[in-house]
Amino acid sequence: MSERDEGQLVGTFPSIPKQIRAQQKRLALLESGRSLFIKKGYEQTTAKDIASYAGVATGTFYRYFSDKRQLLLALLEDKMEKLMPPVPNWMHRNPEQLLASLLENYNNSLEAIGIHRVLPELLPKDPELSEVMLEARKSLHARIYKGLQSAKDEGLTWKDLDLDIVAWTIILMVENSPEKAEQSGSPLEYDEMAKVICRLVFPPQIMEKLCVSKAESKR
Amino acid sequence: MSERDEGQLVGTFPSIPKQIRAQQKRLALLESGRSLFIKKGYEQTTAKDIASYAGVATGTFYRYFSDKRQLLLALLEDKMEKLMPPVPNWMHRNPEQLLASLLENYNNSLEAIGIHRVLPELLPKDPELSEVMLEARKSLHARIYKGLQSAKDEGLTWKDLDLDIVAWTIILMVENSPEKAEQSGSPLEYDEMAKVICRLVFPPQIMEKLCVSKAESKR
Amino acid sequence: MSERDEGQLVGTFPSIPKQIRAQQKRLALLESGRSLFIKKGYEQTTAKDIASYAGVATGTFYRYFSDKRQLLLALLEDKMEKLMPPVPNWMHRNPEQLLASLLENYNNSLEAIGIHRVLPELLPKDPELSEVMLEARKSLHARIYKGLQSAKDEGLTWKDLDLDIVAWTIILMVENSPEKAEQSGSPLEYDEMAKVICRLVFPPQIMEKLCVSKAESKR
Amino acid sequence: MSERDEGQLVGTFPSIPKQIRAQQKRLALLESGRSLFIKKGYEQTTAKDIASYAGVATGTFYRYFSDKRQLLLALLEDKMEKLMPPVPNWMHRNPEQLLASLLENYNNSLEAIGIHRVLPELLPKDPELSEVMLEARKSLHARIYKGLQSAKDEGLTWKDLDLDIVAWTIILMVENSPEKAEQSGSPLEYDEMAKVICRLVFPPQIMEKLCVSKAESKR
DNA sequence: TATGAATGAGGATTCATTCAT
DNA sequence: TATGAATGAATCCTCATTCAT
Repeated sequence: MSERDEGQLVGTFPSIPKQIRAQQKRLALLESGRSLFIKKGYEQTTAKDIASYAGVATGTFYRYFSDKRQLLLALLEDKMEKLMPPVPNWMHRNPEQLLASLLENYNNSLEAIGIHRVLPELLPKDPELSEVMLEARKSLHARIYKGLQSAKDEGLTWKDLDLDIVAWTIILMVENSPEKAEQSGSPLEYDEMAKVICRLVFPPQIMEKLCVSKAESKR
Repeated sequence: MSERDEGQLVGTFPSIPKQIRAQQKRLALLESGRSLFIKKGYEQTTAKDIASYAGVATGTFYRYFSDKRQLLLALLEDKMEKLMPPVPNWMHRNPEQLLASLLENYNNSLEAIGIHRVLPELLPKDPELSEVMLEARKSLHARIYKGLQSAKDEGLTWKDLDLDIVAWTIILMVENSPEKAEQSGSPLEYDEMAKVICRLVFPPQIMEKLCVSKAESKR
Repeated sequence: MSERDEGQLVGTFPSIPKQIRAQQKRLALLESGRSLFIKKGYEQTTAKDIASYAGVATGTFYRYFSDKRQLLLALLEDKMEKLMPPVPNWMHRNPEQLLASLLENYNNSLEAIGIHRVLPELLPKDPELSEVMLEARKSLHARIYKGLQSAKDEGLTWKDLDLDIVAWTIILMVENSPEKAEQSGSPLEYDEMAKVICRLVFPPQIMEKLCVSKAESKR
Repeated sequence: MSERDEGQLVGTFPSIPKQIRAQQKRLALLESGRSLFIKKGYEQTTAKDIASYAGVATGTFYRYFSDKRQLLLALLEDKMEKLMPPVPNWMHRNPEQLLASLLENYNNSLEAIGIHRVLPELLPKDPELSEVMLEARKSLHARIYKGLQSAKDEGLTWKDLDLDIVAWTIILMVENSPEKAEQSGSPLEYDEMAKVICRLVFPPQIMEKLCVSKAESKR
């Protein structure tokens, strides 16, 4: 143990500041947990697995997290906020393009995190976690709902638009698109999805206008 | 339980024949497994749990199933076929009504089974199961696709209808509707969902025609 | 069940007398136990195995035997007596021939029984059984000892013959000869073994005399 | 236990280094297994038993051994080599003395190990183990055979000596002597056994010569 | 603070034995 | 008397968590 530092004389940093090293270890564990959860599922991943994949000892795991579950919650918290897309402004520009990029962005972040895959395994038995996720989803729903609401107020949408169901449909498509991509093998057709969503929201003639005007404004 | 015996009046059999009793026990275990899987998740449910919830001893479980996983597979096989809805014939009658009833039926069966909730927990670690489910989903997709295809061929749909994505969206809505109902607390709005789907598929003027003609034909 | 007897009219034996059938069942179980014990070892053999190999139901086993162990004891008792060879009379005839045939006989009975193979597994944990076996062995030892004793009294043996050790050596050879045969692959060389034993007991000149006189008496 | 530390005076290490402690634990488990196997038989001994008799928790057992069987194999490997006696050189000195001491040595090691008692229980169901033991026995046989062969080549033995059977008889005597001692209650008469064996191998006049010359050479 | 050996509760599974039919 | 399904205690083994170093 001591030899490791022998070469360090004057002028070298005696060590990376403790807090930072600890932080790195914590991150390593988080990342290790994330990737093992995704690879093997939550239950199949043991604390020991996570520790050794992160290159630390079992006991060290418990210095940073009280528990496997807590690591998962930390992962969620860490990443959740990044998953909140902005309220779309449907008048802003060509809505299909807008949606396509929103979809792509959201999907990328989601994929970057990936923990959504283990959630179904846990929700039934962990009401707190369930609550957390439900909140997140509600908040996402609210965001989309709000965007749709203003579009509807502007008279842009189908008159009888059921905001709730459409918002929910959009969320479904977004959340499940990674899986779809996997199964179909083809890269995601974000614009196809966007087209579908637009059709749900805007009558054809409005779509045309929106596109035209946006196209014009681009000039 | 008691209704089951209603038909038995005078001269009832002193005992239910062995095979039937065994079959009942098997079914009790299946049902017990199903309900515990849904309630507590697959991993959290032990063979002992399933047995005692079914009112039998641990060892009895192993007379009927080689293990927990096999019980799950039996559940799937037992029920899978019931989940295949007929290819919808869009010209048959008012498509919204058609869809609403299809949705309701499918949803009822799905709910009656309920195992779809434990699948996400298992798929990552059980490739065989994964395969089974993927096949089921593909077959469902194909069925819907086919229905849409004929509608498109008839010129009933949007000209640029992306059959694949729309079929997939419909599946998503169907599969997730139970969850939605739970979260919103309100009973499922099948007709709202049907309306949304119809909007994805049929241009408004066609919808009108379809509805009118069907309404007329009803007279 | 009932059809089985339908063909029986007047004059046929209504059934084999009950006691005899029961006895047959008992024997079937004994034989089944014996052969499974030999094949798979005592611990590895379950009561159920024994019953089904004997073609009866599990419960039936317990009508005839209180227990796996008791079946084994029954096997031992049943067969033990058959294992007691007569006290050899060394003056009777050519001792090598005498021994060779004794060895062969004993070995054949032992092999026919075969349970000696499971005993080592049980002796440590079953003092009663241990006792039984020890007695049997002592009795065998006594028998051989007695034969040697009279030979020694007649002045036929080495003067300093250690009866105990020689008797014991003989038992060892007898008991282990089946295994030896198995391993060497060759059929047992009973006469070689007999020759060795004779050398242990008789000085060469006596051997010669014995053989000569026996050979003469044969004329 | 305490003698082991005798050399440590002032400044003893506050703790035995990890590897050594682990090794000790492993040895404790081995010893515990050995003694329980002997006392209760292999099947009757559970991993839990072994662990608690060794003063550790159940789980610890599984850190050091993958299961009971592996512990047994380790015992065998650990000790097997110690059981290989040197090829006896019959001309070296008084053969009776030579044999007696060989017997005593071998017997002591065998006794110190003691696992030979559980083997019969396992051999039928564990072909690999069976193989290992068969090899060991063959090697022992070969060793004795070789010694006898050279003696025969020197013309020291009976002309018609059947090397195979005699070697086998010697092995039997050696392997079973502990049991004999137990049953007779008396300490082992190694010299009596040695005398018996010598009688199997050497004609009386040769024995005399050998003894005389050795006695002389001692002067 | 880091380590990883040790712990032991708890899940999966088997099987001797009972008992309703 | 025969059956074989049912029982549940007892085994094997894993893994979350602790703790001495």
